[in-house]
Amino acid sequence: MDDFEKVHGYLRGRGLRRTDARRSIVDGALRADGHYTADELLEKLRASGERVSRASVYRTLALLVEGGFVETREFRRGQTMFEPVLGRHHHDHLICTGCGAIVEFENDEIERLQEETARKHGFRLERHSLRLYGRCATCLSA
Amino acid sequence: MDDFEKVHGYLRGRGLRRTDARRSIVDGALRADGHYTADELLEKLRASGERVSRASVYRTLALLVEGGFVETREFRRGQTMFEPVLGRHHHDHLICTGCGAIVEFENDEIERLQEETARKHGFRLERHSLRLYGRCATCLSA
DNA sequence: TTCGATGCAAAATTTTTGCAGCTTA
DNA sequence: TAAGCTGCAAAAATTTTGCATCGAA
Repeated sequence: MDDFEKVHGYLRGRGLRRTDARRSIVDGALRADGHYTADELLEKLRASGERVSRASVYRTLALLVEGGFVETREFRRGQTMFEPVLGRHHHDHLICTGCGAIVEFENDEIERLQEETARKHGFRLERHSLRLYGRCATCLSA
Repeated sequence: MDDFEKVHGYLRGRGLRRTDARRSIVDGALRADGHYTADELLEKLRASGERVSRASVYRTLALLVEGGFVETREFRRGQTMFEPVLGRHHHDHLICTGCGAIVEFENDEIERLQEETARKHGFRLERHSLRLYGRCATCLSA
């Protein structure tokens, strides 16, 4: 079962319907590599000939986030970015404050310490958001 | 020199003026314990008789963030929260997805690994944002 | 046939900005 | 007096919602 089947299975299980708009938005949202805003996704879909509304893009992205297929990131204030995570490795982000470049990284030790910290405070950890801001090598040498 | 002197010194150094509105906003912004939105700060100031505009609250908070006296947090989408950090220990946050409780924590080992990670990718780390989301003990037992 | 879904436009939120008048240095 | 500041209201920018219509099951 591929990712798309999995998502549509999830939606069906919740009594939601398989429509053209939904299908193309899910497709675009999962297929995109990297991060995108709701508006960027809308533009991309329209550019490839899909006829969907902005409202449906927001509504469908919300469903995908709820289902855990897509995650939101707030790299910059007031602009939610989305990123597909289904079948991909969990990772966090380094953001360059100079050029805006975004680098993904994984660090199991940090993950472990987060778990430990949550437990120590009586929390059952569900998810986390870790962003490191700084200057990238290119900006530093410029 | 107390915190307020420090901030006003910083502002003076940048050729900015000491006005009534600025003084009361700086005061409210630094004195608040915990996190607040721009609007909450505005309400608090007005409740205590200060006559300031929403625009000035936003403008002054931006100055304080630039100066490193206040930091922004995005616990929930689309709502920037501010927190004074002058003279306080750096810390990160655990957020309960049930009741919204916010718990502060410090973990030097995580800090160290963040530095190391940034360096490994050629970044000079400037700041970071770490939020752990989960269920707190109270919500778990309810 | 019944609900859920869609598109559109209006509304809601949060933050920023233009501007005329006021204040500080 | 010059350069900042302020408040207000309008503008921006992003996301949500009401509603009539459409379409999937």
